[in-house]
Amino acid sequence: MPTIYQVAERAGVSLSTVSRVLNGKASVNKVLKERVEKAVKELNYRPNSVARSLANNRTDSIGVLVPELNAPFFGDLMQAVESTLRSADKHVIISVGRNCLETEKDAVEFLISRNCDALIMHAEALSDDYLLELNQSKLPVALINRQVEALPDACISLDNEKGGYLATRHLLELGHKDIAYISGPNDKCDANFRLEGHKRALAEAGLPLNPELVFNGDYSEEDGKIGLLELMARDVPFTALVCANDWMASGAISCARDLGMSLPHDLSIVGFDDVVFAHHVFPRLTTVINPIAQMAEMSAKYILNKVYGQANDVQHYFEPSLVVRESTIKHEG
Amino acid sequence: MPTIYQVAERAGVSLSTVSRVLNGKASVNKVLKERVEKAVKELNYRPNSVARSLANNRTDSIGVLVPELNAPFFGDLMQAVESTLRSADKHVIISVGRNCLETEKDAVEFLISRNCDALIMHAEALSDDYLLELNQSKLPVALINRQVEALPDACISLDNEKGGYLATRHLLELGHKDIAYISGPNDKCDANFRLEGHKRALAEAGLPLNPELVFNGDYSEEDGKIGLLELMARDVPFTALVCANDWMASGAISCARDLGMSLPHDLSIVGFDDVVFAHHVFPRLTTVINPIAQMAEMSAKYILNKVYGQANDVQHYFEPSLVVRESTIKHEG
DNA sequence: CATTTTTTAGAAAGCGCTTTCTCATTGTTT
DNA sequence: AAACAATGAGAAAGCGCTTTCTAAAAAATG
Repeated sequence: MPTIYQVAERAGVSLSTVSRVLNGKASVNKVLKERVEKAVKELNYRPNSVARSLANNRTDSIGVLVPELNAPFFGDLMQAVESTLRSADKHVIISVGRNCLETEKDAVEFLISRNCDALIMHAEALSDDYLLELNQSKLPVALINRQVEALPDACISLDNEKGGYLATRHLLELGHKDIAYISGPNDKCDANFRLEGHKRALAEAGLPLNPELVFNGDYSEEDGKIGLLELMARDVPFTALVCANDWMASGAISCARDLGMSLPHDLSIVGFDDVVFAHHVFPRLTTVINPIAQMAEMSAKYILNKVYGQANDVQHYFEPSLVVRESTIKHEG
Repeated sequence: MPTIYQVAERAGVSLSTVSRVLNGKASVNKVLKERVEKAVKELNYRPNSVARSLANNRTDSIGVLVPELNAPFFGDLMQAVESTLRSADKHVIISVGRNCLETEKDAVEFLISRNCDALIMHAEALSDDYLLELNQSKLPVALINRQVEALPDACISLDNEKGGYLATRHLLELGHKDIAYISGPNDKCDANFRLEGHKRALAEAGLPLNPELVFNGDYSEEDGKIGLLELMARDVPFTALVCANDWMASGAISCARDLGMSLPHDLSIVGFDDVVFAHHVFPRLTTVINPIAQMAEMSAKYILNKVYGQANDVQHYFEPSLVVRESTIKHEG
């Protein structure tokens, strides 16, 4: 590997001049510049990024923390972040947090020890205070799917309330009146907002919320099954079901089928997120589209602005929308 | 951020001594050692990984190249690689190749410019020669799902032929005699091996291969649909279908349903890979399990051995197995 | 006890780059 | 043509660490 010295020697200039040509910050005599460029080409010189990082205290790397890598949702997120950052010649260091406080902290420590210039996180367990402190300790942070009061700029989030509202209103419009709801864990604010939206839609239609028709799940496929079973056991009739994410919807669907129900006639089901398999389930799932890829891209752009002086437009708040497929049908009655 | 100098000063020793304590390579007087450790703790000192990398010409980072991030298969791969490497305190730099020669080369260049210590790749477009050259140019490489003659050690691969064989034999055992096949692109050797396995199973059962029952797809969901349509148009009856991956199987399934067929009665379908949505489709897909997570883990361990002197057992060849779900059924006839 | 061998600590030289500081060269102004 | 301001190039310091080299102290040997 040639170094900047060899380039300087071959071009017959000092290494400062080579550096200037390479970085294009200061002006350099045209002749010398060409000589340097020639030497660079001839030696096939590539600057050593480590040395560069040491000298200018910047690694051009962004740490990304996600709960897991092998879920479609986070795959979409990663894909968007990687491609946005990559096209700005930054690189992504990934780290997984498994939705657990200890692991998330570890992961962040790890990324810090790697001298990342910034962090993009989908952190579920870390406290607001921790994130705040992190951001203040000189390490800029972008937060996906999270609202931290003290860091409004850093947050990129979805109007979950509206999503919940859209799901339920859709069912209402189809004539359903008895709508069950399987929610996400109530320590997650997105889950709470989605439920709020459901309530608002109901209220708007002048319908009361029957607590018997709400099951508190944990976003897992398994809890979709359990939830449906439990709801049916409560013996309050319902003709439609909103699930706070697609995994639970999928669980509910297969459970319903195992129960011998015919979908969507016996039960209309709406999911949330529109992950990749939403159209693989049968019947294809009507669901709320979570624009995670755009949100992820935005988080990357925010960092590009904040740390590398770019000037992208960044949108902090995203609106979900509904995609109607075959898992919901008009209520006849 | 405190530096090693401050630690040395506070401990009243030279920075060489601090370095020795930190790296534990040379022996250090117990008293001094304790003083250093105390100073480290008091200052909350963390070595600067960039400076360290520059000094010892090692970044503790491994570049990972995958075709895409937002597909379950590669999510599984990444997850396994990341966790294996992370527990050895190495970090993962990801880069996507989109299954395209140019992009893959770019991605590799990018990873090289980042001074990765090694590369783990699921490269589809890069030529054997290129990979060979890469590996020889001092940058160790691990190859997932690929067989490069000249680099037997670096390859971690699956017995695709056996997978194809298992799929077809399963159908044969269920009494099917007319078995169609939607293959992957024939410039990919895994696709070819899978097809070979299909042929062997047929031959073993004394059945001829009818070329009319083979459709050449490209692994996409869309080609699953197109393939089924095309096969049916050829008017050679078949009661079962093997698809060279789950995406095509899923496409075929929804197409069959759109055609009004009742699955699995009218058509038994087998997939390949067992990606996450294989049990979301309806009927749940009988498929060949591709142990991609284990393979990925193995590739990471191989690198850990090769570059960082660890001594893990590494297995280079993996066997697929069949998981029978509800998309296949006995042929009555 | 003198001498050799082994341990152990510090000084200093890198690793490959960026950047400030200095000074020479050119161009501009009166 | 003299005085000044720009401009551009090189020298050198520094980023924070590892590691070799050297030398002193400790231990082992005769």
